[in-house]
This record gives sequence, structure tokens and C-alpha cells, in this order.
Amino acid sequence: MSTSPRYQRRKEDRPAEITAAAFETFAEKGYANAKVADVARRAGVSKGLLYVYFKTKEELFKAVVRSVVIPRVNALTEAAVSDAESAEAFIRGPLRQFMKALPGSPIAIVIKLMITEGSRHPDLVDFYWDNVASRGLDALRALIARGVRGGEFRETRYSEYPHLIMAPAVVAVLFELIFKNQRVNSDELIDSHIDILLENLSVSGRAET
Amino acid sequence: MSTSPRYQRRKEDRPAEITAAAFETFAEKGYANAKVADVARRAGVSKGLLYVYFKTKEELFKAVVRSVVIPRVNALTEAAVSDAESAEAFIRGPLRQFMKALPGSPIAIVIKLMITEGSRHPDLVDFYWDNVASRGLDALRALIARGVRGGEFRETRYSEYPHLIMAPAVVAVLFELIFKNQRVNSDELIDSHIDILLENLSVSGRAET
Amino acid sequence: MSTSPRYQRRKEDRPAEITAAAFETFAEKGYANAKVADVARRAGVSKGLLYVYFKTKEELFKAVVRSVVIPRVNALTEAAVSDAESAEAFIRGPLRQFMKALPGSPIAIVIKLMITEGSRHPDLVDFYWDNVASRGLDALRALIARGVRGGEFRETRYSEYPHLIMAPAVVAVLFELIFKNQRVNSDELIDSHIDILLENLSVSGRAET
Amino acid sequence: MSTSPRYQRRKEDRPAEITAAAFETFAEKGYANAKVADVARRAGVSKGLLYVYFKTKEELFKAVVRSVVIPRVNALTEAAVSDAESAEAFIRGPLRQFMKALPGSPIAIVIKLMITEGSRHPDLVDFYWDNVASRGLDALRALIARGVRGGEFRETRYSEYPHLIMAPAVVAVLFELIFKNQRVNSDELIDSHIDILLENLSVSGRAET
DNA sequence: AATGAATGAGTATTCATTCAT
DNA sequence: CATGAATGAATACTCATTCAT
Repeated sequence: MSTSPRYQRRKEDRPAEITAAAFETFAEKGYANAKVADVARRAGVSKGLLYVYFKTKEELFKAVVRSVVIPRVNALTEAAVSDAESAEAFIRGPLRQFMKALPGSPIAIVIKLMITEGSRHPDLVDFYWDNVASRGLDALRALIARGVRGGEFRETRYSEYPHLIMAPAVVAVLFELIFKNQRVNSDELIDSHIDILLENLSVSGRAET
Repeated sequence: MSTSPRYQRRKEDRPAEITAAAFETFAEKGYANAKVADVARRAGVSKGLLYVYFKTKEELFKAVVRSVVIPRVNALTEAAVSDAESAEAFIRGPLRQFMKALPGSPIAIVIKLMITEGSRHPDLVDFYWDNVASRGLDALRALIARGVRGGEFRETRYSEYPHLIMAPAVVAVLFELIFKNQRVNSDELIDSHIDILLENLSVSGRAET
Repeated sequence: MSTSPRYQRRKEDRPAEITAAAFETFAEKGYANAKVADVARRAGVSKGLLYVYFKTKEELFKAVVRSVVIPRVNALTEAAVSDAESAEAFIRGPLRQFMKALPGSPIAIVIKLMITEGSRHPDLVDFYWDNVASRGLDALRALIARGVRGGEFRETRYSEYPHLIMAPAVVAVLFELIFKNQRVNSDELIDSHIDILLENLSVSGRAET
Repeated sequence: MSTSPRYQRRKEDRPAEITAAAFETFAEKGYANAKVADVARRAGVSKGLLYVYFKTKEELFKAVVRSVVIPRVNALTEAAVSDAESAEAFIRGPLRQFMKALPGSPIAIVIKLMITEGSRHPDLVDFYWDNVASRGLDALRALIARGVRGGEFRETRYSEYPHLIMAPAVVAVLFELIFKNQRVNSDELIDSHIDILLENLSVSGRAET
């Protein structure tokens, strides 16, 4: 009920609040069309304060990518290499869920931003490769290796190109980015892919479907 | 006495020359960072004349997308439904070539532009769906159907989701857009995919590989 | 009576018009307090056009210094070395006039700007030394030498330090810059100096005054 | 356990510490380019505290000028009128030293600041005239009068325009401000001037040099 | 038809100043 | 007394678009 105080004095939270607001703004508008003033307004701070924490719009952008990416990659990659469940169970469970969630996740936005602005920020691209793409592919490779080692899977090209495992999720991401998923049922797409994938990996050969 | 132009441009060529220059500029810089003056300079015309043909930068952008997309979709889709070669031969031949070429083709650039600017141009997105994505998927579906009809292929989920056939090419496109293909060998990726795909489609079951 | 046309199309004159306006603005406000928008308004052009001719405010500043300085140094230095009149006559005539005019001349403004902004523009300082200070001192040295050669003057320290000849004019400039000449009668100051100077240079020794 | 400050500043010293820091900052950057935050940091206080003592940046500037100027004018002017040494000895000794020291002294900086910012602070200009320029000129006039009275000097224009006595020092100051004295040997310039000056003032007429 | 000079709205960034703590 | 987080007005610079020639 009271008018919000002019000064909030929340030093520790500010950077996170600002990157969160910036993420939303970049997600909606893209980098070039996002106004620093919008970000500040959305974060509930003045432009001046934003510039205290981030020296330029570019710095802010890089901080956003890092802040979005880092906390999200660990969970899945760690689960992939744990022995808590069989490789197939992991693929049918957590991995499928991850792939279905991908188009609506912040990662999709980051992919968009990397496509748009990557060429102007090679260091960010490297960062993204090292911390997301590369680690994700390694985790998938380790997952397949575990399945093969455990007698669940046969040897396949997927070991070499785990990209093929994620490819349909990438399609789903693109459809989301371009068509806002008006044009494909991502969940069914992923389900179909998982079926095909496991049939292919399975040592027991083709199920009679 | 007068410095006559190298060759006298004919009025009819101008729009095409301008969209070609615009495509190159958008490809290099992205929409927001492409300057109209750059496009005009590259096309060898004045800004004023460019504005005679395209009333705004947006108009120009839409014209570019249309001009790039339309001539490129027909060849493949027509070949896909012809009976000149078996479905498998088509997949191993023209389709594989198309997928390998995709990351370096103008379509990749258009995909990038659709991701970046699509939300501001819903009509373009519709146009892109109608003329590229939708037609491409239909052609793939027809191809699979032909294979099934001809006894080459068994029934699979690919009929329902031909997206899965193109998915690795989409991954390759994304890697090109983000990493300039420093990070994956697209050709081998596609080859591996085609092998897996045909093994899956084949009625004769798994090769002993 | 007619409203002034929106476009004037005077390409050749623009840079000079703009530097003239910029000179006035810098003179009044100093570099830091001069707004580019003020300069443009005073020049009767838009900010955008100003930036067509001068890529930054700094560029504009340098152009101003050059445009003010160059045309003004030649007249005097050339006269100093001509034999049209005796050295003493030159000092009593043109040189005295020049010194009296200095505080109110654009050179005084340029001196002010060099003091204020010189440290941020070492190349301008060099330019100023090469084209104004150094050339002026050389001309004075040549003048003294001519007087000595012609038997008008005796050998004095002024040959080595012609700065001493100009020093009172420099005082007058400083008084103008700081006190707007509310505090000293520059003309009488210069007259007194010229008298002392010529008495000193004269071979015939001290007049009985 | 607590990191106690190196020494406990006493409240009374603060304004002086701040003006000292401000002087250094203004000297290095000029008024417009000096940041209040820099001054505070250099003074070892917070911006907030600085604003307790000086309500605006302008106030601070005026305080700086006053604090620099006042303590420095007294010594010389008092010595000039004392009878401790002959007028000529005073000129050859203390006055010459003062003139040689001027370009490197805080007064030079204050002159620069007066030139740059004077027009925005007429009261400061008046203060500077009353406390520095005017008093200095009076002291020089008194010095000449003492020499004349004591039979050392003849009557000259210097009585009326003691500015002429200081003029070469002013030149030296300007050269320092603009060229950082890369371009003139100030000491020799002053020595030459003093020789000429005393030859001129001397009742005994021209030395045979 | 063709030009490019001219415009001005729009935006990132800075910094003197305030005030809750 | 002391702090420094927070503010926002001010300003250099850009670029799509127009229009006199």
C-alpha cells in the first residue's frame, strides 16, 4: 500500500535481478531491439544503476548468457553419467523430458541469441561451446558408452555423433523459435524419435513394433 | 567525355540486383546491423533509387526472403516425387547432397533471418511455412510413401514425422550459424544419419554392419 | 518572406559554415560545454549533416583549430621578412598592430582551446607549434637579424629569445581571456613595450626620453 | 581485528584534504573532466562526505582556487616591499626565482582554470584579481618605486605597466600549459629577460655587454 | 529515372547529486 | 558523522527515410 521506496539498497541481489530482466527483454526483442532503458525498467532500477553493474550493453548480454547457461547444464549431464538407472531408462525418462522441455526453456532463447549475436562475440561462442554444447555431447557419449558397457546397447554411429540423439530436439527448438510451435507437436516428435532411437540402439534387434 | 557506366543497367533488373545485394548484406550483418546505404552501395544504386523499388527496409527484407526461398524449393521437392530412381537411391543421392549443402546454402541464412526477425513479420513466417517447410515435409512424406508402396521401406514413424529425416541437417545448419562449423564435420554427420535412417526404413531389417 | 527551404543543397560551403559555427560555439563555451546540437543549430544544419562532414566532435574541434590558424599566420610572417620597410618601421607599424589586435583575435580563442584541450590532443599541439608558434618565432628572429644586418639594431638577447618580443602581447591575451580586458589597457601596454623594445635594440643607445 | 585507518583523520582537516585532492584532480583533468568521485577517492572520503563540505562541484572548485591562491601570494609581495635588500638584488634574487618557478607552480594551474572556467564564475575572477593579479602588480610597482627612490633605477614605463616585468614569466607559463615546456628553456628565457630589464632600469645606462 | 544531401527521432552512456542506512 | 547505492537529466552519435535537384 505504501509507495515503493525510492531507494531499495539491495546490492547483492541487483546483478541477478538485472540479468533476469535483461534475459526476458533479450528473449522478447532480440539483442539489437532490446533497449537498455527497458531492461532497467523491468528490473525496477534506474539506467544509471544498471551501468554500475554492467559497463556496457554487451557486458550485460554476456552476463545474461552466462547466468542462464551455467546453472542449467549441470543437472542433466550429471544424471546422464550416474548409475542410478539403466541407460535406456535414462533416455526414456530424464533425457526425454529434457528434450521435450528444451523448446520452451531459456536454452532455446540463448540459442537464438547465439545465432543472432554470436558473430559479434566470439568469446561467447567459445564459452557456449565449452560449457553447453561440448559438455552435453560428452555426456551423451558417456551415456551410450555406459549402455554398451552394460550390455544394453550395441555399437552404433551414435557414439561418434551423439548430435543425432539431440537433433530432433534441435528441430523442435527451431520450430518454436520460428513458428512458436504452431506447426509441430514437439512432444510427439520427441516420442517418435526416442522409439526409433532405442530400437536402433537395442541389442535385441527390432521389436515387432 | 562523360564517364559512362560500365554497362547500362536495364530497369527490369534493378529489383533483382537490389535484393541480391540485400541478401548478401543481411547474411553478413543480420537485419538490424545491415545498413540500407550498404545495400544500395553494393547494388550499385543510390539510396533514393532503392527506395523507389522498396518503400521501407522491411519491404526490402521481405522481398529478399521471398526471392531467396522461391527458386530453391522446387527442384528438390519435384525430384522427390518422381519415379526416376528408387526411394533409397534418392535418399542416398540427391537428398543426401541437399542435406550436406544446406548449412552453406542461402536457406541457412534465411533460417537465421526467420529466427531473428520472424516475430516482427508473421506474414513472412507464414510464407516461409507454406513455401518451404510445409512443402519440404510433404515431399518427404510422399517419398517415404513411395518407398513403402514400392516395397523398399517398412512402415515407420518417419511417415508421420518426416522432420526426423531432416533433423540432422538442421543441427548442421545451427552449428554453421553459431560455430561456423568449426565444431562438427557436417558431411560425416549426415552420412551417419543416412545410414541409420536407411537401416531403419529397410524391410530387410538390420544389416550385420 | 518565403519559409526557408528544408533542403539547401550547398555541399561545398557546408564544412566551412560548420567550422565557423563551431569556432563561435567553442569560443563561447569551451570544448566540453559546447554541444554538438548548438553548433549544428548555429550553422543552420541538422546534427546528422554535421556528422556527415565531421565524424566526431573531436574531428570537428581539430578542423576548427586548423581552419582558424592556417589563414592567419601567413600574412604577418611574410611581411616580417620582406624588405619593403625598415625593421624598426615594421615593429612600430604592422607588428604593433598585430600585437594590439591579438587579444581580440581568433588566435586568442585558439590559445585558450589549446590550453584547455591540448593535453587530450597532442597532435593538435604539434600542429599548433609547427604552424603558429614556431613560425612566428622564426619570423621575429629573421626580423631582428635583418635589423642587425642593416645596421638598425645592435646584437641583443632578443635574437635568441624572440619570445620576449611577444611576451606583452601574451599578457594581453591572458588578461582578455580571464578579465575580458576590464583590468588592463592593452593598447598602452603594447605601446610602452614597443618603446622599451626599440630603445633596447637601437644602436644609438638610450634616447634621453 | 578491525582494519583501522592508517591515521585517524580529524574532522577539521577534511576540507583541506578534499581541496588538496580536488586541486590535483582539476590540475590533471581540467574542471569538466574531473569527476567528483575521483576527488573523493583521492581524498580518501566518500562522495557523500564530500558533499557535506561542498554543496556542489562548483563550490568545491571555488574553494580550491581560494585555498591555492591565498597562501601563495603573501610571501613574495611582502618581500618585495621590505628594505632588507636592494631593489636590484631583489629582482636578481627572489623575483627571478619566483618567475622561474611559476610555470611549475600551482599558480600556473590556477591560471589555466581561470581561463577555462572563469567566464562561468565572475566572482572567482574578481577574487583572483583582487588577491593575486592586482596585489602582485602593486608589489612590483612598489618595488620599482623603491628602486627609483633609492637612486638605483631611473624612471621608466615599467612603473606604469609592471605587467611588462612579469610578461616573460607569463609566456613561460603558457608554454608549460600548452607544450609542457618541450619547446622553450624557461630558465634562460627568464635570465635573458632579467638582464634586459635591469639594463633598462639602471641609471648608469647600458652596460657594454 | 536517379542522386545523395539533408533530416531528426531514437539510444547507449556518463556523472553530479541525493538519501536510506 | 559517514557511506555508496541509487537516480535521471543530459548528450554524442546513428541511420532509415525524404526530396530538391
